[in-house]
Amino acid sequence: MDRKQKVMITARKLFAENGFYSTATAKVAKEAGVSNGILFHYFSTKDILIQELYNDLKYRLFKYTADQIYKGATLKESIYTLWLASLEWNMENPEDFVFMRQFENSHYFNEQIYGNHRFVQMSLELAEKGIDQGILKKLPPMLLVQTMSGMVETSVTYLKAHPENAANQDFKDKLFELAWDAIKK
Amino acid sequence: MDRKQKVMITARKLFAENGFYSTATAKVAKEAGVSNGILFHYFSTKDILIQELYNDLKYRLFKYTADQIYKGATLKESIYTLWLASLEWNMENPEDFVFMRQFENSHYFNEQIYGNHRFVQMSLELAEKGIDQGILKKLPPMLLVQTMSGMVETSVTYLKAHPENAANQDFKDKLFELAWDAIKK
Amino acid sequence: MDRKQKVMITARKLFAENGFYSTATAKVAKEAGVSNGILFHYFSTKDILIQELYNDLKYRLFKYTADQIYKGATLKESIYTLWLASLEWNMENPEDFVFMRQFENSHYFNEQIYGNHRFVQMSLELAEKGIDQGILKKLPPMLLVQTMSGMVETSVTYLKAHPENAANQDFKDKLFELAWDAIKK
Amino acid sequence: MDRKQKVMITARKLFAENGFYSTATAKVAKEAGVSNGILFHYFSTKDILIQELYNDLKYRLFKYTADQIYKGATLKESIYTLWLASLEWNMENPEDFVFMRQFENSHYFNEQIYGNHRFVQMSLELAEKGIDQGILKKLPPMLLVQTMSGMVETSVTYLKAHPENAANQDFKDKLFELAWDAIKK
DNA sequence: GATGAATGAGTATTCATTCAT
DNA sequence: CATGAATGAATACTCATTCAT
Repeated sequence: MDRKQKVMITARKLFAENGFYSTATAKVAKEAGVSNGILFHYFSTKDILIQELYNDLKYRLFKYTADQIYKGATLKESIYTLWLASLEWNMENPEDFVFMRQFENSHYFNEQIYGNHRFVQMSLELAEKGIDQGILKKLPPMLLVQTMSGMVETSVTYLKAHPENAANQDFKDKLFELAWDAIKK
Repeated sequence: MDRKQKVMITARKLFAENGFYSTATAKVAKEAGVSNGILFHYFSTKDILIQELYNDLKYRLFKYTADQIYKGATLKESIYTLWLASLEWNMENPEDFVFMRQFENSHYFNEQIYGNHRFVQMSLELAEKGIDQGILKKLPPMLLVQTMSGMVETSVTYLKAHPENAANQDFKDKLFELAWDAIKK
Repeated sequence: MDRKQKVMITARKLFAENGFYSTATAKVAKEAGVSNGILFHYFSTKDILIQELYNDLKYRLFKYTADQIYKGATLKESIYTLWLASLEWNMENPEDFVFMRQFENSHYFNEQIYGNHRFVQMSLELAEKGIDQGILKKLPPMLLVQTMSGMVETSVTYLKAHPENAANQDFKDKLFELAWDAIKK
Repeated sequence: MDRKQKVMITARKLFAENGFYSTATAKVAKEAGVSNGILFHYFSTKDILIQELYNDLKYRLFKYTADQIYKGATLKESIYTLWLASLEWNMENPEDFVFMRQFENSHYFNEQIYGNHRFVQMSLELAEKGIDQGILKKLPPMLLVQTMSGMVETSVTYLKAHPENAANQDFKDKLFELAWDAIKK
């Protein structure tokens, strides 16, 4: 694995554990087993490292979820698939989940940045289709998307605090119902 | 106004503007017009200042919302009142909103801390009643509460990015519908 | 002696020995026997420390030389006194001499900054008088002042490289002749 | 042009603009369009690059000025020619002028190094002849040479701050008079 | 010769916290 | 209580130099 990769992986881990403000670049480099200076060869500032980490995260989430939606599915099926895949991805990548929430609640973030990611664009398309077909509430698509995202986050947070439910498919279906009832017409 | 108050008000403002990590205690003291040292007389560490700020925020939110729920109301009315009051409070106190999200997504925070606040306890009671009365979904009350809170946050975030809707009562009612449909049976 | 003084004295010494670029602020603080941080309490940046050092130097040179010019002197006597006092001050304050030359040949420096110092203003007044009285060449006063200063520097540099002449009053008189012949009509 | 040349030209430019301490070798290499590593193939350390730059400068100055002194000239004519050629060379090579002053006021420099350059040796010979012929003051030749050099520097500095005089031959003659009167018997 | 990634010691500056007054 | 000078560890970032390719 190359050094840039090593830095990203280590940074993600340490940032999730202690927050990016409390994690020194030197510590990232050391734990990644690379020299102090090379970090700045790949990421010219710490901020850029943070942003690249976020972009990468959103892209991996996109790949993971997009791969699971199959062509012939109904809209509800697609939304369910997207919801479930998101939930699972966040459960399986806890460092990403923590880092993402931190990032999205920091001054690095705004709706514009959010909208640039393919994951969000894909979600918006589904929302628009659902509105057109009269299945979803007639509201701004971005609002529906953010609602769904918020509910995934709430679900993940809840499952982490109550892990006894995490493997229970019935419970997950109820979690989806919460979200679906919110947006469906 | 006493010095402690001044510090809290200034800290809230600066923390919201630049995040608590990027705001030096010395800057808070200076902008509050008090000496560097006195800050640590009232708050023995910066962390304690941050936590007190959060506790205070949650208490003010509780007071503001609790005052508006009247005795004879139906459960849905009460929940609506709580939801609307929360939304308005967050819109009217943008520094608190930013600070709260930052805090709740930091390592300072967990569900235990969350559950200690009277605002949350009040919300839990409403949720439990709703479940008992068969009005709300039969799910853990804490999950319903977090769902509602998450939807308030989504709504506030959306209204801030699209302020043209902020004064529109119709739109707000639709926002409530999103939340209500999620939790209602 | 207070800490600010200690820092200035130590900085002057180390800057003269190794140049200001090669002298770390931490080294100045350490050798001055003060903490690392306090240096920046008194001088918000290293640059400001450097500039204050220069201003202070020019002011001490002014005081030292101005004190020696007596009222009743002829113009040539006054210029001689100024020249000799400058020479002696530079010989007796070798750290200042080295620091000054370094500063005046760095990007910190230009004619405007130069002209702001009372030492220079005093020199300009003498030059103007000399021109008016027809004793000095009819040239821009600033040019005459810079010529004199340049010749003092040349003299000091020469005496340092050939210290056997430093105590020789005859030789010093010849050095003054060089300078005087240049500017006299 | 070969790589070594490119490095020297770029280094001279950047060193003049920002000083050699503030100019990274990597920046020199980049702006010269060569690789980081090759710089150290030609100049084993940054210090050596700086010194070679100075030696080269002094040699170019020597060539430029020596070429203009013609055999049959009187001593005063030769000195005038040398003075004028030096002045012009410095005016036409502003990067060299800035770099030279910086170098000569740094710890890299001393009288010994100075005396090694052919430009200085040539100047010394003229000074010695002038003393022998009873035209110049009976003072150490090195002192006369440094006086002349100092006056050229003063003149160039003055002309740069007051460029309206730079093309005025009359003014230049007066500048020469300043210098000549200083050293002539 | 030529490249440019890699090293790691070094630097200015910041900041929570302490403490003499 | 109140001040603000003082501390010193911590941090992002730089840079001369090396070296595998």
